Amino acid sequence: MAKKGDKTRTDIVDCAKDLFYTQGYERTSFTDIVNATGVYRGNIYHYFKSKEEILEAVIDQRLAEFRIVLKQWDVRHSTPRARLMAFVQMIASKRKDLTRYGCPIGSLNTELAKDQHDLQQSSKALFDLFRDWLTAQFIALGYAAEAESLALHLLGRAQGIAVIAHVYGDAALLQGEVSRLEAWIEESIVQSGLS
Amino acid sequence: MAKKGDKTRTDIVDCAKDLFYTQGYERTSFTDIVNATGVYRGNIYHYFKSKEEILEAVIDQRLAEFRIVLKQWDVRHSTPRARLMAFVQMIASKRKDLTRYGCPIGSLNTELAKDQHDLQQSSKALFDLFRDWLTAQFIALGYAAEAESLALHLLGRAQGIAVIAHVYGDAALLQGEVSRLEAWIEESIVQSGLS
DNA sequence: GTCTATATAATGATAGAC
DNA sequence: GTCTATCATTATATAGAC
Repeated sequence: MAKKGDKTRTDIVDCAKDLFYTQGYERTSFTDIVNATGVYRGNIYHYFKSKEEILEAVIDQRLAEFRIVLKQWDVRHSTPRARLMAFVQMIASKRKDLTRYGCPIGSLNTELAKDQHDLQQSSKALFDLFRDWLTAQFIALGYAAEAESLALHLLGRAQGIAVIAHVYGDAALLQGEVSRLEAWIEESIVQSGLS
Repeated sequence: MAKKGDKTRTDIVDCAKDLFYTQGYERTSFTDIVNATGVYRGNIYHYFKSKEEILEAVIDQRLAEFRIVLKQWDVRHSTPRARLMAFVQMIASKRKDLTRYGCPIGSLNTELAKDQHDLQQSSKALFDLFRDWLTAQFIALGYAAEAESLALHLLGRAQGIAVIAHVYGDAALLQGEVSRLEAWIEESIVQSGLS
């Protein structure tokens, strides 16, 4: 099923995803992508008509990957409590990359949202994905109208942890903040009366 | 006392500060600075030998400005509680810029910390400034060993709020998160036994 | 210290032979 | 679909007359 061109295309997206994350979108040049992939310059333009289009493909891939992760959590964990904890545990498990390069979603959005960048609309979808999933968990906890606000609070807490851990390159700091976040979730569950 | 050249230099730093904040450092070109200041190309190089050097001057100015703010808070507010509230209130009062361009400290650090950028060492000092001041407040509340951890927690919460409000361009969201943060400070003060 | 002209390298993007 | 050569533009940075 997988054609030849598909592999090249996938290689480009994989490499670009990594470079955009570790260096930032703006700082990553076309030449960087050429060198990292080994794909010839003109050839990349055969698959994507611009650097922006590569970024869109990268965002689409991240969206697809995260949708799979969320689906796995839904299958693996039956309670909203366990699902929220899975979200927080992801932060802990990714602590190495988070401290070195920041959050792949947050740092990209922060870069693109400057001065109404067009592409930010696409990258915002990554936040929407988690916001909606988290909202569903809080609704399951009985929060109803408050649910989205709690979801955004949790997302924000996660972002804050990533920013500070990134700036200070401190994984232990991240771990400590993750513990606080777990405690907050426990409190929220107690308050919901669904403990 | 203020010489002619000082004004030109100040103009360059002021404009660059604004551009780096609203557009990001990487996305801001030398030409952008030339156009915004009206200072001739070669003339800018008379004051700064590189774009990086302009950024260092911008960071130094931000440091100086924030030191003044912190000093004012020290004078104006006599209790650590009031000082911490002043910090949180700053977020609320800057909500318009924060939702449009993100946090000037956080977004700059996020950009520069990618892949060990040299300049991040300078921008990190902006975080250190607030971290140390906040730590002093928590020490005054009797937290001692925990103080720095609480300071970084508070800084992280502030960063998370800025990221989410920026991504969603939502000032009301920011306001709601600020309220949560105020509640958290109240709790911390109660727990410290110094209420 | 002011201003013009230009150097030099890098950028994203194309054209077109194979 | 592969590969080379190159375009046009923009980037940061300099040289040097005034």
